[in-house]
Amino acid sequence: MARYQAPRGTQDVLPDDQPYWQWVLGTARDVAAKYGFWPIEVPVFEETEVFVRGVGTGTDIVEKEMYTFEDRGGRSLTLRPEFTAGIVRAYIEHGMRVRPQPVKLYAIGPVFRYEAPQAGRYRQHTQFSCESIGEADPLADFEIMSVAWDLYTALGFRELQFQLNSIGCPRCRPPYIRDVLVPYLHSRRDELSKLDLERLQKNPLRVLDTKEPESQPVVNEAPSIVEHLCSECSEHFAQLRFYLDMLERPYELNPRLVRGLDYYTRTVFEVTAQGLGAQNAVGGGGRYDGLVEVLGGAPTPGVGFAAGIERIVLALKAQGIAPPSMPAPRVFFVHRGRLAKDAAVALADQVRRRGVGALVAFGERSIKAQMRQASKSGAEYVVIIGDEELARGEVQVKHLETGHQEAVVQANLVAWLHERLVAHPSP
RNA sequence: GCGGCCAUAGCUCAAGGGUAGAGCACCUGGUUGUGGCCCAGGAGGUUGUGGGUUCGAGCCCCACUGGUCGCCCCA
Repeated sequence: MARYQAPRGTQDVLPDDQPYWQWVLGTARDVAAKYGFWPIEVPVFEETEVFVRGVGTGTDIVEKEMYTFEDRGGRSLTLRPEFTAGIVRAYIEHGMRVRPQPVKLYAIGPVFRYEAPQAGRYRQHTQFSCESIGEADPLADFEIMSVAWDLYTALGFRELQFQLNSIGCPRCRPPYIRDVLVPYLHSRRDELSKLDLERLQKNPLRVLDTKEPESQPVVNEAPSIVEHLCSECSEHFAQLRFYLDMLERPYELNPRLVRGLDYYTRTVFEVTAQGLGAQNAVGGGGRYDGLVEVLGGAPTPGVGFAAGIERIVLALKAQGIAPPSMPAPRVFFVHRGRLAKDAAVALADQVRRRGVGALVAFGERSIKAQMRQASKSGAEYVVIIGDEELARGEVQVKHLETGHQEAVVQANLVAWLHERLVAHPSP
């Protein structure tokens, strides 16, 4: 056992997993670009206040999951537990309201939450976060959901499910909770679990997404917030669903979907995939019309979503979806003798300059050993150079798959390989 | 933070309280300069860490660390 191991809840993404990662990240970038989202980099840590105010004091994230520390200058800093608050901070700080609205940004990188690790749940995980700031049109909500949809479908997911709900705005949500939900839950409190009774006191809305078996009947029959939205929220929700229906994006209305971050208004949605156990959400998001103002900017609407890369990779594996293979050197140089090795090094350099990956065997091992290495490297062609070839100014080139081998004049080697591997590659 | 299960070679796993093994993977060979298959050999472990019981612990007990499943919450 190694003396040191990766800290609890963190992991190394090893070379074997990189085809999955590169594929998922590349697809995410491609999809975002297709919708006009631009990349942004924001700090891995922010002033603690950004998250406390942005994410919300009542949330689990702020209450017990943040990596907060004091730097040597006495500042309280926090490793980002999510992207949205930091991106909105950057939007405000750099006066992006003067740009054409909405400002559409995406970021990819690690986020940190101090949680009990489980499969698909890490203390450091990687998010793809997509934000559309400055537009209230439900079309912006639809666009965000489309990015999510396109990403997951491009990756070939089956059994994808979108859960959709609207949780209203500061005008209609509080009256619903106070006058409708709480009285209802109180009237059936005997049927609620102990845990849900606590939630009823602390955050009644959260009772709706309980997993407690005994509470299910009560929650299933609870009055839906969608029935109590104000006219603006109701119209917004209807328009979003119109777009979803028009373009046949499958979704399921889930009046019990609420989310754990305070900043959400109106639209909330989650994407779930099979094969992940309890952590079945591969992405989620919603509208956050109050967030910019909370962080000190002018009242500005916004909507976004985040996807967890680790969970996507787990779901891909669970569904048996294989990533495309990654590019590897396609030519392997085998040599015998000091002069031949030098010639191989020089030839490989020329091959690479023409854009073809090439490897040269290290050391002075036997031809057999070098051939074995060539085979394992995944290269398509082996170039063999020895005294005889050197004397004739040639090399032997062997195609590993067919076993066919022929002599090629050294001076023509680069063009010969380029012709077969780049210009007219055979499938 | 709470509860269950688990921890032996790089990986997957064996080893009735009595000297730690196999398969795969890795390296090297199998006559002069040719891969995959096959054969042979080699390297690789303070049995997660620290205590305890015992003549003797990979095995029994305790604690810690980490993983895993569920709760909580989310990506």
